[in-house]
Amino acid sequence: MKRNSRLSLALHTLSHMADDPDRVRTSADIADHAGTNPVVVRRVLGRLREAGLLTSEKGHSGGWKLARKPERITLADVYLALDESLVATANEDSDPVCSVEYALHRRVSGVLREIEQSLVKRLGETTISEIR
Amino acid sequence: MKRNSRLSLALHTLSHMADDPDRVRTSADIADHAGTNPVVVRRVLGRLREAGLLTSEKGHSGGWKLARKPERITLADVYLALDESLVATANEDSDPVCSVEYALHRRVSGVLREIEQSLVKRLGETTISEIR
DNA sequence: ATTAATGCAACAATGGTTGTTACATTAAAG
DNA sequence: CTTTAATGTAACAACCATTGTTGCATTAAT
Repeated sequence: MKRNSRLSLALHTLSHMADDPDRVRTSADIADHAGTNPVVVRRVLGRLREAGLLTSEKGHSGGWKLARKPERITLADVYLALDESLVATANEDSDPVCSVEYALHRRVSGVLREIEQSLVKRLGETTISEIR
Repeated sequence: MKRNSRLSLALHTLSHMADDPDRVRTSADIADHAGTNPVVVRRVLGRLREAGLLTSEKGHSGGWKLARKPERITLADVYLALDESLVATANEDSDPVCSVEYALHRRVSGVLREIEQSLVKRLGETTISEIR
């Protein structure tokens, strides 16, 4: 696996789950299919659970399952759950050299945030059951 | 500087240049304003030059300048010049475990490519002179 | 000839991500 | 009640991309 693997892994897994929503899957199963490690899977799916997209059960015969119908989980849900922020840069805590420079900074950041928002909007138009 | 600094630095610089398109700026000047290093600036701006967005002159009184009017440089031009690929993952050269898995891989990749395209389309709707 | 710029290579430092091991906890199964 | 099989989590190593930095060749104006 390479870059952006969190989003890729998440979509991969969810899309797979959408094919048979009631089946419970272990992180080991999922890791096998995705070609990675169970701990990595739990790490990523843990975030999706925090966001209410998945449920997990501990103990014998435990595992992972969709928390709602696949038609009601959008790519935006996934993206936001992972807290990716692909476009917008984090806070730039560089010292504001001069006020003009600071204003320019703010303008650029504003544009990037705007772009990020339009990305999320686009992601909201597709559900995991529509991955074709 | 942190993550995504290439795109951020590029937009910052171009937006600044758009305010006075005929002025020639040195990488040292730009680096000062952006709070980074001249070599880093040359690295990033070099890509923009390759894409035909900027020109540079060597030697005494050389420097950087916009290659065309700021109204004719879109954020998509910048994004593509930097070869960012924020959304779409690079090729996943993992061994196709089984054919079903391979097909799923392709579907996910396809969706991500689609999202990436819509991002570029959105970026194409704003020019560097419109950074507000 | 001097000065001041880009171009580029090489390398260190940093930081984020992934992979891995280990172990505590939990719950079903026998 | 013991065993088995799962998640949850911490800790750490390995990897890799990015950034910062130094040094120097090249180029062009003065």
